Amino acid sequence: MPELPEVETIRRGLLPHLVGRRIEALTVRNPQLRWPIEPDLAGHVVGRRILALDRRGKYLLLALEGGDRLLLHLGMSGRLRVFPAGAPAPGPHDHVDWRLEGGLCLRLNDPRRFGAVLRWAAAAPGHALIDHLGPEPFDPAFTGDYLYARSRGRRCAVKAFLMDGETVVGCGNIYAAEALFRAGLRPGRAAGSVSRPAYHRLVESVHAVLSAAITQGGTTLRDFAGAHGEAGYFQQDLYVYGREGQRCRVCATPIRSRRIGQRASGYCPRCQR
DNA sequence: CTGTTAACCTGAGTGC
DNA sequence: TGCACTCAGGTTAACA
Repeated sequence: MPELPEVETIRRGLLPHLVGRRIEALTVRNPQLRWPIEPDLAGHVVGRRILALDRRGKYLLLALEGGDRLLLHLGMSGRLRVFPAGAPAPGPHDHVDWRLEGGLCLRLNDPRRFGAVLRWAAAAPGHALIDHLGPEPFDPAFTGDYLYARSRGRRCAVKAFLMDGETVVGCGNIYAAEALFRAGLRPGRAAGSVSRPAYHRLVESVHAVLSAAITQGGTTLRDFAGAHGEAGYFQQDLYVYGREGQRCRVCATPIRSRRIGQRASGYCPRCQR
């Protein structure tokens, strides 16, 4: 479900409701996510105030009083919503509730349970899931020169290279495909064969696609929703993702798709080389 | 080191 | 209706 624009949409929606509020109770109905939720998570978070809500890649980071952080990931199907006092009764896949001051309820729903709720202890210098991540796409370090240098000698597909979190964070299957379209690059091209100018175009395309998607509140294909349940609208702006067989919106050539690393990868055979 | 594949899990959609 | 099958926004672990 969520790539960087969706996670950022959720972060912005949650921000005014969470920051500064104390966690009064934690209910874990099913701890079996990607990794099990630690048995005594409540003992570590209840009574603590939420000091900040940040994002690193597709992870949300809740900074708590006392220095611990909660690391939340939504996997493929996770949703986070905040309800005012009197939240609806929990339904299927409502695995975790945080009850906050004022009766607010932050609820994690995740049918496929690929998501995660992990504690990053104050004393730990880093976290294994965060430490090796590449730059944020809007970090000044994410440049065409960086991609060019990093890709030399690499034979993997440029799309897989772009989706690798150690290259850059936040580009999942939708936005990698869309950025490659805008840069005129075929997803199956060997990363090491892409020129420096093309990587400069790709960085600009990643910026353009991600910022447009954030502005639109993300992409709602089936079930993505923001912190209050609202849909995103970027799906109207997709050029290749999920458009196999339809005509290219630039040149009218039928969009094709092939599988790259287990993922469907749409492209225009005329616009992308 | 690089690259590919299977695995985690549920639900929706399709075709017979 | 029912069954079998494929596919889905992510990421890691286990391989060659």
